[in-house]
Amino acid sequence: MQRIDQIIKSVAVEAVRDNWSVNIQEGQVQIQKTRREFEGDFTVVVFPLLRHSKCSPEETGKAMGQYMVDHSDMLSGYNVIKGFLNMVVSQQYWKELLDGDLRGPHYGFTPVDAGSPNVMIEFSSPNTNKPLHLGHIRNNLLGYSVSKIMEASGNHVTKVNLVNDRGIHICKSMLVWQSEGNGETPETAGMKGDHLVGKYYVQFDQIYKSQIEAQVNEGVIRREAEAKAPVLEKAREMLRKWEADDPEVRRLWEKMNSWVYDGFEETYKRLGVSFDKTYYESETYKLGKEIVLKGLEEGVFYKKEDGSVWANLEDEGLDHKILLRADGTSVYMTQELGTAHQRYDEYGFDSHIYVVGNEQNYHFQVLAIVLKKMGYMWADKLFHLSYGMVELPEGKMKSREGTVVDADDLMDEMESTAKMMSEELGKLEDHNEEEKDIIYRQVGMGALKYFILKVDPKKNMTFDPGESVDFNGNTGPFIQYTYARIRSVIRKGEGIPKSIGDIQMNVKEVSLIRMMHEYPEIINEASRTLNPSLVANFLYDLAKEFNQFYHDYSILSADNQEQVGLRLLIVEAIGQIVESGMDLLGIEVPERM
RNA sequence: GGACUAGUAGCUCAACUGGAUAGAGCACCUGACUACGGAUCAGGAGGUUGGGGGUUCGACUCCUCUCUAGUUCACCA
Repeated sequence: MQRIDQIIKSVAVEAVRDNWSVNIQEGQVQIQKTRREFEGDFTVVVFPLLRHSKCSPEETGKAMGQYMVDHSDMLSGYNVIKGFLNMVVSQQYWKELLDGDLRGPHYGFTPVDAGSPNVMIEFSSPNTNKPLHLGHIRNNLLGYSVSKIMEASGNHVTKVNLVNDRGIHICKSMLVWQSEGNGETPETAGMKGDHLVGKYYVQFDQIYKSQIEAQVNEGVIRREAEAKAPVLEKAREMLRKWEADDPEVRRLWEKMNSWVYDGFEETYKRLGVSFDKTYYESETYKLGKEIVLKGLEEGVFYKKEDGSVWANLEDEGLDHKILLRADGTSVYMTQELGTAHQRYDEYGFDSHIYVVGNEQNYHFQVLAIVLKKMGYMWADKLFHLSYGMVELPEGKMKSREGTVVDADDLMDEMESTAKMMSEELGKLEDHNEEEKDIIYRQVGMGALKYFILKVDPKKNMTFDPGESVDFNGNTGPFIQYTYARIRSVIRKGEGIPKSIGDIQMNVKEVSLIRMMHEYPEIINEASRTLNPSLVANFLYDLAKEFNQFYHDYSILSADNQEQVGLRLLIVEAIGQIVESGMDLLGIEVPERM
């Protein structure tokens, strides 16, 4: 069914042509939703058309409005206020939409087929030396939701994770475990593996700091003490052994990493995210070298006296960037060049999205420029979905100072809050414990996910663990509650014939259908701008509108059977959209709560 | 110092990318249940959109200057 805003645009073009003999493009017709306080569904802004009509805004609007109503069955009325032409869409159009597209299983989705664009999206990308925290949660939820949304808008999506499993950070944990751990394992400690490894990482930092202090007290300059702390030397030594494939170090490394992976797996599962493929940096970090050396050969990069390789980015207004260290080892950028190249070879993606925090904006800017300098035109297909930090009311999260919000703890807290709320209301008494736990989990996670995703990704957000995660108002549970209510009505209305009938719909009913009509555009816009918050806020508005309707009108005991049937159709359609929209955010909706 | 991003109600966030009187939630007052689920609904109060200039029919949105905060500026990933 053709979208009504499209119909209005094309009729408006005809109106301008037939009234003033001027041909304009549909893109020149400005159309928007009519504000609540005025009558109508869509508003044509007439100001830009005045130079064609050469008369007042009111006259122009009236001439167009009359023409449009006369020339389209889908438009039933108009009014003009201060240069805004408000068009009323016919009830017939809304009813056909309700009885047609809105009843389909995937309203608003664009099917994916062999010709669909190939999108690769990288997110999560954890280090293996410590557990995930709140910042990672934002990353994971964003990445997962964006991949769902892009899929819904007709892209073939591949989700990938890049695990940073090598480097000095993991050696630090390994070192302390070796000396202090007494063979402790996740089983003997009764801890998740990532937490256990994180514990030793923190211990390293404590030892490191005390060694520095001891040196400083003996009169050593702080800088020097920091660089030469014995424990850090040992960690470096371990990294060298790792690079040299020392069997003992490698075994330990594999063992401790596997603990971490088990821990991450659990956290991912709980968060409800998954990947199609996982890359490990230990397997890819050497790939970039070849590319850099090739670039050096071609004269795109240059070599300094000490042997290090650099790119000159001055013509782009940037500085010089190191690509290979003097000793020939790779840096972060080297590795990144390699993986990008490898992925393009393997998948030939039409676009590649990196979900990475905004502190790495510069890094990704440089990545694209360097690739382009080397003549890889697909550098234009790389996008950095840069998101803001999650701050706590006291300021930033700092792992060393212990002001992080641990991901697992937070999820525990959300679920127990959900449990408390629910027990107070006592609506689940006929459920067994297992069923209840599922619902607590859905609601607790729903609150957390919605809270994170409703905010525009690029903005920094503050998170108050004590207060700000609410279950009332603009929250996940509010939408879940609305869904549970809808399901309840539908269960009770089982067996009642549903049809559009030929009764007149009231403003709320029309308003609901009109909102649902926006859903496909919301999905596409969210996909285009990589912004799940559009979906989140849309669902909230829809839920709110439904609750008002629900309050003002009775569904099952409406005046007559025809009206009951119509309202059930509307309610059913809303339920489907809420369910599918929440799924795009990675949020489950419960039948009861 | 350069670059990038942001600044909207006491707090957390919107504003369809230049359109009508800048909207929600929380918190604070006031109301609404013999109900299809009150995790709801209605109302009140709360704003010089950081500040100054400019562009035009029209600016939270664009330009310019400025203030504030965050990130980053190279051999950590």
